[in-house]
Amino acid sequence: MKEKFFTRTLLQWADEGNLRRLPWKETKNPYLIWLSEIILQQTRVEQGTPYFLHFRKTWPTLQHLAKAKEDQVLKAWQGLGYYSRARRLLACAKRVQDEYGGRFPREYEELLKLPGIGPYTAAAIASFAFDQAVPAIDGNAHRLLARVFGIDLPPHSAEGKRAFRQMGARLISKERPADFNQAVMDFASTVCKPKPLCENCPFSQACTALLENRIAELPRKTPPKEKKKRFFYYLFIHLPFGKYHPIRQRPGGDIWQGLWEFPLIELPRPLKAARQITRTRAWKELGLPEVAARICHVHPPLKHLLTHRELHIQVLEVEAQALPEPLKTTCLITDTKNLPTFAWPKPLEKYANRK
DNA sequence: GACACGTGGTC
DNA sequence: TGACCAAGTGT
Repeated sequence: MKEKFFTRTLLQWADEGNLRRLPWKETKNPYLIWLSEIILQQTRVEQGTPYFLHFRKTWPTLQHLAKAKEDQVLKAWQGLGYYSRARRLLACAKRVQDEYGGRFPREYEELLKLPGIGPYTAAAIASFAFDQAVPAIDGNAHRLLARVFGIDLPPHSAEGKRAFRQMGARLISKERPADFNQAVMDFASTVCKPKPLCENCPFSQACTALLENRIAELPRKTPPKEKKKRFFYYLFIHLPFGKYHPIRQRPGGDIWQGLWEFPLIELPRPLKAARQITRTRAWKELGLPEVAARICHVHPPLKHLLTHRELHIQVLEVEAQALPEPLKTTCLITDTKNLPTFAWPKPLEKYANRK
């Protein structure tokens, strides 16, 4: 397929009213565009949108955000995942404030130097906010370009990155770079989806993947790496003098770094399996106090423990001997209504409100 | 280059 | 239920 045809057809598709109307598309404000791009990294639009609105309301400008405390930002990020994005968001805001006088740089290469801004995000900001003709190559672009032009390279390999970037650079409209980049993403996410709607596709007469019946093979996927499961058993310790519960801050070098959570025991396998070896030497080698077997119901989802009041009492009774050393020394006491940033996949309230 | 980093939706 | 994946970046 000719590049000119692709670009013209795609922009025509955009002009037919097919671009998605989203809160961060109504503006050329670099701060809001940057904010949306960070939030949307590896994140679905539906999931990220409420966070974007909340951030925009809480910190309407870069100057507001640059003055925020890290725990405030993490708290607002709670539930979104990839929390390093939140830290880099704040770090980037401070850098732009201090080193660029509060204005984002316009150049791709300059944007790339900022924390949390990689090749995709730098291109997105440069094009959406500053109309620079830099192709924004994300997962959507990989899918669309790989299929239409038959790019048979793993998108994340060095060779693949080069090929997609070069193709994007050849395709991008110099007159309408922002519309082009947006159209690539919106077309790929509404038509050229993982399971594409080829009958509605203006490229179907010329699409390499469709003509060669290779839709399923393009873009090339890297074999999924095996994910290790981990088994966390949280202790929701109910103290007698009010609605207070011990929590602690997670250490560095692991998931949920620096976030807050209930004290936990991590096991190498699900507790149900662990219980089967209760009487064996292996059980003792786990370093688990016997009481851990009794709190076997204390595990996520949290709704379990919130609805089993008696379990709290059991845990409390054995606390002195049962808890691992670090727990006894680092527990803080806090009201659950006033928690700092939490490591839970959802804000605590979402669990606590269940009955 | 491989890997870690989160969460929620889909089939 | 589990595998897959969705607007990537940093180490």
